[in-house]
Amino acid sequence: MLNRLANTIVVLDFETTGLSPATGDRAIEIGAVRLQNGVVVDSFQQLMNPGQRVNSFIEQYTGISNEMLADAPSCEQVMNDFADYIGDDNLLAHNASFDKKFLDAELQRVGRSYSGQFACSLLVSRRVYQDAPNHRLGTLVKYKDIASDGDFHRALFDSQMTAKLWLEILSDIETKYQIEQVDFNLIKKLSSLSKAKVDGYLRSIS
DNA sequence: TGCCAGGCCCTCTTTAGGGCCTT
Repeated sequence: MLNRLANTIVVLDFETTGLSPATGDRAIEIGAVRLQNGVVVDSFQQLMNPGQRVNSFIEQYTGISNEMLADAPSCEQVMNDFADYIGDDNLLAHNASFDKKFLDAELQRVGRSYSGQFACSLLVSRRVYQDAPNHRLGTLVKYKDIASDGDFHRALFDSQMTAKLWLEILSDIETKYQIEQVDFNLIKKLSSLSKAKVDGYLRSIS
């Protein structure tokens, strides 16, 4: 892996009681890995008790049961620890708008915040892998032939897979366009371009 | 009873609608 991946980034994934904190949904698990120089240097995983029962769909979808959550620490306790973990690092998630709204909502409850910027592997993959069958995390992992031995829809595993996908995206851009430095800022730039303009832009800077 | 997410992105578009993605 070349020196171009020097940026540190925290890749995170939430499991939640539903789709929106605005309608009362809460986080039930957070998983994250920290990438430095393209290598996972540490990780964070914690179930958290949302103070409400999760429905059967969520139990089945995530494999996280009400029984498992009963003895888990509170969201407030876990999110305080997680705020310490992420520090000032930039952040990445697959469909980041979803994880960002839960991160913001849960941190607001404990009076914490963060200074890093979010990148989204879903938005980038739609631009870089335009021939993929779809852009779900599991599909992209298969599409890129990324080794995966674990349970999708658990927070740590999904964050690990997102991290591997992220490195694959960086590597593929570097190889295809012979770009020496694919960093967080370039990815943010790509995410602001339409799909049709990404190829031309990358050729223009290679 | 009826409500029930929201940002992105494409197109049969922009005075809009609907699929994709996340749980």
